Formats: sequence, C-alpha cells, structure tokens
Amino acid sequence: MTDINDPLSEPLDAKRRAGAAAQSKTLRRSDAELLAYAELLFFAYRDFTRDPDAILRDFGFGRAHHRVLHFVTRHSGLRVADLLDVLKITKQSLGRVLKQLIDKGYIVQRAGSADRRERLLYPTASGRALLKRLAAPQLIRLAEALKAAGPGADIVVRRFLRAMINAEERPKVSSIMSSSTAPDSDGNAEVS
Amino acid sequence: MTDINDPLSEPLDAKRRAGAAAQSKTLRRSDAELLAYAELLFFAYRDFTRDPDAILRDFGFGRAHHRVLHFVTRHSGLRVADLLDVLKITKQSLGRVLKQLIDKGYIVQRAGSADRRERLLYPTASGRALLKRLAAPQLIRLAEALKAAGPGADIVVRRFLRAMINAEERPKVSSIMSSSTAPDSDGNAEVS
DNA sequence: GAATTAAGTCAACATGACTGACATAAATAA
DNA sequence: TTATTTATGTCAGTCATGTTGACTTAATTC
Repeated sequence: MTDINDPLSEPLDAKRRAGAAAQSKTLRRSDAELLAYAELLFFAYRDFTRDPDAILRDFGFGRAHHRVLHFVTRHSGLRVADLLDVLKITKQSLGRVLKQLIDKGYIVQRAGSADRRERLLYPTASGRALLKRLAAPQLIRLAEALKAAGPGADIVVRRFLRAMINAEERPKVSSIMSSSTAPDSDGNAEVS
Repeated sequence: MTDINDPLSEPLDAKRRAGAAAQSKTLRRSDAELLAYAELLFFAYRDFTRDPDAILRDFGFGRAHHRVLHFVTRHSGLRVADLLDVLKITKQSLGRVLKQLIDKGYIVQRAGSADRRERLLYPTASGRALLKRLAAPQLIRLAEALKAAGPGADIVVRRFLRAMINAEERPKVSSIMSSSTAPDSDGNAEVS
C-alpha cells in the first residue's frame, strides 16, 4: 500500500494539498487507511441512531426531536439561540420540532429573568422520561464500545472526537458540555 | 459527579436495567459521563459532514450521493444489493440517487459475468475525481484528529468505532472493508 | 415450465432541512 | 422619548432523502 501522490486529474484541490503539507511533518497516513476511519464512523453513526429512531416512531417523532430533547434536558435552561447554534439548523427548522415537543408536553419555556425576550427551555417530567428511554440503548452501546476499545480508551476517544470538531467550535462545545444538568437532580424544572 | 441510580420515574426501562446488569461486572460508568460521548459523537459527525456537504451543493448533489459514490469507488464492482445492505435504505431511495449519478456520468454499471441480473457498479474517472474532492477535507480532519488523540489512537479508535456497530453487522462491515479498491490503481474501471 | 431473485420504476407520502419575508415584544441606543 | 436592534415566532414555498406498496422485466434456479 504505497503512498500515492498524483498531481493530475484534480483541478481544485488547494485545500487537500494544504492539508497534506500540514501533515507531512509527522507520520503520513495513506488516504486508503484514513478512509477506513470514515467508513467506520459512518457505520458507527448509522447504528448509533437506529435504536432511538425506532422508539421515536412510536411517538410520532423523528431524530430531530431526540436531538432537541437531549440538549434541552442535559443543558436545561438554554436559550433558543443556543440550541440553534448547537444544532446548526435554521430557526424555522427548529421551530416546528420544538413546537411539537412543547405542544405534547415534553418541553416547557420560561421567559429569561434578566432578559425577558429570551425563552429558556426546560424538559418536563415526561420529557426526561422519554429522553431516558431514547438514550438507554445508546448508553449501553457506548459503555460496551469503550470497554471493547480497551484501557485508556475513554481519554483517547474523547480526544479523538473533540479533535474531529471544527476548531472554532470547540470552545463552544466545551462550554455547553460543562454546563450539563445532572440527571433527575432538579425535579422541579417542569413549571406550568 | 456521583453515580446516580434512581429506580423511580421510569415505567419502561427493562432494556436499560439489562444493560446496567451487563455492565456491572466491570467499571461502571455513569450515565452523565456516557452521555458526553454521545454529544461528542454528534458534534464530530455534524462537522465531519459539513465540508463535503458544501461541495456537493455546487454539483446539485446531497449527502446521499456522497455515500453512494464513496462505496462504489472504494469497493468498486459491488452490487446494488450490497449497497442497499450497507446504506440500510430502500431500493427506491437508492434508485433516485444512483440514477442521477449514472446520468451525470459519475458511475457506470456492468452486468455481472456469473449472474447477468446483477448490476455491478463502478466509478468513472470523473466519479473518482469528485469523490477525491469530497473526501479531501475529511481525510485532513481524520489525520489531524488521530494525531491529536495521541499515540496508539489509531488502534483504540478503530476498536471503539467497530464496537459501536451492531454486533450482527460487524462481519459484513469487515468483509466489505477488506475488499477496498486501491485509489487510482485500476484506471480502467470506467467502461462505456 | 414454474418459481424465485436482482433490479428498476411509478405513485404517494413524511421528515427535516432550506430561503425569504414579516410580526411581536423587549432591550438598548440616540 | 423615540428609534433601532435583538430574540423569538410564524407563514409560505421548496428541496433532499427517507418511507410503503404495487408492479415490471430479465435472468437464474428449481
């Protein structure tokens, strides 16, 4: 498996060449080898989402609802704007999904105390219960995968996944992840 | 961050309890800790797909086209049925995307030599060129993430991602991954 | 010769993205 | 105080990509 560098057949590869140059100081991994990780990531993500997707169908929800419910539950009290920034979708797109979750009583909104324009989002008791059910198979999968990956996998995997995130997004990700709500600790988040 | 075990407030958690039992022999990871990996995986995948998605737009294609082109190029000569099994989508869903890729000259089909009902799929030269462009930012990202994850990350990450795949799918994944086409080696895959 | 299999197609529909325009209420600036 | 900006919500239309169900064609297998 030789290191292939064909300068032809590609008119617009400035980015790629820049990347190759950035890499060349250290261990040079072949494209074929790296593509294997891309495939594994695809398969892993494909199966990671399948269990909750099946459950969601019974509720008339989709994956988008799971994502919203997840971030609202785990980082309860976050603003709509925060959610948009995390999900990287448009307000209109979020709107529909969020509305359904609110209408069916899985999420509630409260006006911000400092800025009353803000709508802070909180899960209801049934919202937390639903999320728990959705997350359950994923938690099992993650625990088993970390175990299978061997000792020290937790740190390595965390570093790997973090580094896969756009550099400029990492501070925001760290910020939101540090403000995570303890599961079931604040039992009175569901206000009428 | 204490280990939270609340036996109440969840009527349908048989699966979760089973998972907890399966885990309990070894290191018990808290749900909160594990959920952090779920979030990282979401963020990683979100950003992993953003670069190629932007390029695809210029071609009037979507992520589905990238996936098809990827598997056809990297595992050229695979059957339509193989592709369906890999992608886990319906024939009709694949049909539309595949037809567009064929019509625009990125993929060609040849009847199988043993079984002439089979349509074996191959990339054209422009198909390979397009895939290269789509994969370029992902390869850079993967190489940098593996480097950032530290020594030994390649093996650990591979084991982790593999274990994230449904157990019954792993043999198939291994099988298809072992039959990967070397990039640019068989220059005459594009037959008229 | 009949049944099965691989692939393709037609039609209808759902989900979740998108753009663009506009409305409302609250905060902030002039 | 008035004007502007900001946070949110909403209407309308479009697109990509998934789904079900029914049916056809060609080739293989029983």
